[in-house]
Amino acid sequence: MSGSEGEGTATLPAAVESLLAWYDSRHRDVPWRGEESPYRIWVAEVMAQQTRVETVRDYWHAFLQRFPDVESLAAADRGEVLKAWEGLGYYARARRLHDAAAQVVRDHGGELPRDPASLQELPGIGPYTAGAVASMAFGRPAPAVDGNTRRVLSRLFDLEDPSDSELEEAARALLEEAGGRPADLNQALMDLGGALCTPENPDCGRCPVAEVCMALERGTVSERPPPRRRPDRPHHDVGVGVVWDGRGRVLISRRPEDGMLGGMWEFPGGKLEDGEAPAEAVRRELREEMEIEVEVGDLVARVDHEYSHLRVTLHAHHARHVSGTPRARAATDWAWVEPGRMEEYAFPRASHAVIERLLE
DNA sequence: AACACGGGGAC
DNA sequence: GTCCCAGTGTT
Repeated sequence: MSGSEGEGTATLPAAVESLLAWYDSRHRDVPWRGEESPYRIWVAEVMAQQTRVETVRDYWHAFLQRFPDVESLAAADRGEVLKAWEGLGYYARARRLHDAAAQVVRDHGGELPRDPASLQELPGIGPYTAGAVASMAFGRPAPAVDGNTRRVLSRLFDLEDPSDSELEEAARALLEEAGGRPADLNQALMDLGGALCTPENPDCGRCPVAEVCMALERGTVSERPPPRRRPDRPHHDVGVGVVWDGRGRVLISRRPEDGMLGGMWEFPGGKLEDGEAPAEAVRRELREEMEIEVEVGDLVARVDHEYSHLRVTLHAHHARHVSGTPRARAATDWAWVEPGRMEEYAFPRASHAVIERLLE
């Protein structure tokens, strides 16, 4: 923490008290508030990584309907799990959750570990999720510093560019004053960041800790935390084939487990080379990646899609299968599928625009 | 410390 | 258009 620590420390009990009182007075909250099942809390927190709570809500209910306990998740096929995650993004989370469930069943008798350090050994559980689960499911006074809490603490203590350990230390200082309510304090900090202590135009007038906020006192609220610059996103043109087998079925392929959209299904294809037309790329890629010859036809759809670190324009073309049995080279699997049955497979968002056009 | 990793909502 | 969200894992 910064220089005037004495002042901040002296006001900690008051800050925690008004924070908890403010939290108690609120009605809106996360769907899994009051949830007692560690498994259900765990699933919610993994889904909520880099994802808005409102987006998580429906996925969470549906996922738990499909996989009601850690045993059913551990026993599921990877494809089923990805299907339940379809559209949520960051699909590595689903794979790690699935792997971690198997680990919990195998190594922990089906019970989640109760301490943050052990939780963090499970795939997909980092410092934040470990603290969130430990506090919410097991009542441990563990810090859970997410993006909201990071902003709140940066302002409350006027921290210029705090490291992870500085933030954790600040959170621990507050937790020490929270008595038996570590989970409520963690949630209060996150809720405050989401509701009032927002990145732009924070509503300090209604903030329960405005009187002890050091950034507000010093006029540095708008500078805390410092904005992080995003690198420019490169743009790629990608040609993909909607390859028909002559019997009303289309070829789809499954991406490698690791990396972008890992384990998801897609229409086979690849990036355009310099000066190459989309149709040409489709023919070349299907020859290189699937070892089949196709005759490329009309455009099905052109889809612009933005990812966090790149932008893609998908050129999807009809194609007729001419010869060769598909062989998965870059892919891990492939299948001929009737368009009406594609909903059984998990596709990334960009592919759905193509599928919809196909179903028209 | 920097980067890869989805998708969407708010402005 | 930009920002960033109840972050994690890899290099």
